[in-house]
Amino acid sequence: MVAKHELNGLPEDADLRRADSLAREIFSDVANKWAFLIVEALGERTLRFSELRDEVEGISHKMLTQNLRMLERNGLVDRKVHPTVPPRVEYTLTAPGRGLRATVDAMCGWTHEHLGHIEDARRRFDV
Amino acid sequence: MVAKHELNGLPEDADLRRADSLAREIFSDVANKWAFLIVEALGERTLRFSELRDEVEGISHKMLTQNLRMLERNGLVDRKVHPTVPPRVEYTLTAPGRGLRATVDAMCGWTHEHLGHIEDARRRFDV
DNA sequence: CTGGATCCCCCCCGATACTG
DNA sequence: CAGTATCGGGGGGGATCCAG
Repeated sequence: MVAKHELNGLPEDADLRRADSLAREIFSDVANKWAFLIVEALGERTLRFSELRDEVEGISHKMLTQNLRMLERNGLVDRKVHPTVPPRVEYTLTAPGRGLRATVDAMCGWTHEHLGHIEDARRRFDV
Repeated sequence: MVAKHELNGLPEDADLRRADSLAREIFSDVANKWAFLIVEALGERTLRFSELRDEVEGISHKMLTQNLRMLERNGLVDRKVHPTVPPRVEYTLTAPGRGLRATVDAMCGWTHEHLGHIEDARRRFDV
């Protein structure tokens, strides 16, 4: 690596800020409804494109491909193309993807755990 | 309604589907970047509106109020208004809100843990 | 079957201005 | 300081068609 000590200011600061902005960027990518539902649907399984579309209720063709590309780009899903006809493409979570899945699972658990509380709070709020 | 002879027409099914759609709805509400960042910023602390806006980098006035309303409506943050002049409004996570925070924390941890892997995957993907 | 591309509409979100 | 209202641009996201 190139020495960064020649720059003015503390080098660690720049690194930290860069890492943080990257983290923020990843967060923006991944913290969206469809990505979560896809990761959740994949779970431990390997699924084809069409299976995934059936599994994730209400997702459109476009959103599915878009999010799958995003997840693939970030190394969270593995995309395997079988050169057959008709084509067969299978998606699987990578190790980091399964890590993400754990946190999504936790959030799903949290949701179901607090369904009642939230429903009550809403009724109280919605005069 | 039509009788469904060969289908599983058990009454619990309707309840389950209702709970699921509610869960899905909550998920859609909460699984967004700004909500996460707000929850993360609050943590164990109580913050005023303006403090929160400073804390959550890049958030606009509008998005902050909007998401705070949403979180309040779902009973995840407590909104306390001090009738002084100028007004002082403080936001705090409720118990369920802190539960959510735990999962968001986990996700932050996951993000930082895999920064390197993701960065590499991206470089490989972005020809 | 998978995936890209195009059209198009709606709504998200930022900027600004105004109340209490 | 906190919150609401309004307007306008950009992009999210659906429907559809075409290619491999």
